Amino acid sequence: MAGILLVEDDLSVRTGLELALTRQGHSVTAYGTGEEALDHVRARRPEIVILDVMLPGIDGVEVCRRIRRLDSLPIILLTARGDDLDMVVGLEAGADDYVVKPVEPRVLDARIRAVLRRLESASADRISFGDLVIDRGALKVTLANREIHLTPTELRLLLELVRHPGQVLNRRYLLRAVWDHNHVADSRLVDACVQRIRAKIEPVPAEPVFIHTVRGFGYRFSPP
Amino acid sequence: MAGILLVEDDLSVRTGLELALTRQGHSVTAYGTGEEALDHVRARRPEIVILDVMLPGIDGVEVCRRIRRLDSLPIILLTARGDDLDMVVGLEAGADDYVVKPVEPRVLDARIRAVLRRLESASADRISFGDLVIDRGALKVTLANREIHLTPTELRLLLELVRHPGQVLNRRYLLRAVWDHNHVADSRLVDACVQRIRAKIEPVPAEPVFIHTVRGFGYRFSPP
DNA sequence: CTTCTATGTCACAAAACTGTGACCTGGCGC
DNA sequence: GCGCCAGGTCACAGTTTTGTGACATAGAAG
Repeated sequence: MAGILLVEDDLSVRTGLELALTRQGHSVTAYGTGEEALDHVRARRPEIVILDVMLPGIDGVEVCRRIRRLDSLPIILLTARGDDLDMVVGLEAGADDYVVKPVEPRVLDARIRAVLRRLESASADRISFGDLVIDRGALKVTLANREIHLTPTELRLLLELVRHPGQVLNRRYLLRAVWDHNHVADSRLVDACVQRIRAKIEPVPAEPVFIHTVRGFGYRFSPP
Repeated sequence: MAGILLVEDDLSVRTGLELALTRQGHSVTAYGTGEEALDHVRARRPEIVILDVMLPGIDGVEVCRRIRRLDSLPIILLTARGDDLDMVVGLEAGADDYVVKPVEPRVLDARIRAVLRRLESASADRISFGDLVIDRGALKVTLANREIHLTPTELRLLLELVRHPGQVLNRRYLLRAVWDHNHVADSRLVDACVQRIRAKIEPVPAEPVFIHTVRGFGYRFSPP
């Protein structure tokens, strides 16, 4: 685990949490002020930031806003007050979660893991539909663990279809989205491209499992 | 806004929240049992699910797990108890947030918006570095709103560099990651590709703003 | 069954992409 | 300042990709 940045001005709370989180297997760096925290974020990139709202100098909510401007790091706000308004302001500032002190280390740990898990699954670079895995980070597609080579246009078309699972997309839309063609040219372009994709990813191209033809309307991607 | 699925067995709480959320501009569908909720998730795809933990029949946490198995919809758990253990279990089950009843509608609304905003920004298909925007959904790159055409190899290399911002990546690593070349062939391949990318995205290719050369080591992508 | 139309299939030429090797340049140690 | 070497630049040919038009086929309507 890369590193938690803990920002809390109360020394006893800080060392207490630092110790507890370290015990839970996290690697923790702790600071007492917002300025130090911002420097740390700029220099290294912590995996997650736990930020007290009440800080000397720049307050936690403001630090949160500034971090947001730098990066989309997950941020958990920590507050002594149970004030609802506070919470609304904090979440509006871009915090990912909001925990009220005193907090049980076990609970904080659960929330940290929840935020990280959530982010990980949301920003996952790969989408899979049964045997078909589309790795958007590496721009690679695999079918049953065998790598499939798709050309750029084919990949773009597949991604466009996959982006709207279950939806029927018509040819004109696809021409605009994938080819930037505005003219409503009646051509076999989309069909030919779909055919090429099917030839590569469909076990039996004549009975497509992924890309379905909807006669008179267009194509629909739906997982098997 | 597409639709909130509210699951709560207590009729008065349910209608109260339904009314309040509707007033806040959401479109709400409400059910009293987990079974109905699961059916609803399967049939329509709500944008977010708000789920009471105490439900007759299948309890909320279990419903949460089952929804997770179907889809990665955002889920907010709602509980009458303030029990910490409950919360840990809920978050482990894959909930995105956890709110204790009685809850102020304004607060619930804030959390709903926070969860949605978070997910939206996390799954955002575009990363931007100053003027440079990489849209990974459409596989397009724009510089100051002008579209830049990158070839597949160039895009792959750029994505690989961008994936490790601030890190120096050496040629061997890049050859393996982008070209699948295992042989440590000393070639101008990476250099040539970097040059082509620079020619397209750097205002002054001789003084790169995005892709920096680190003599003797490799290349580093760092936002301006 | 017949006809009509939307879609599937295919081959091919034009266009784009890619890797390579040759040569140039500029930073660095001496 | 000199020489060395990592990296920059470039042109080109081999390869891949792409759009097109012609033709085949299958589903729907009558």
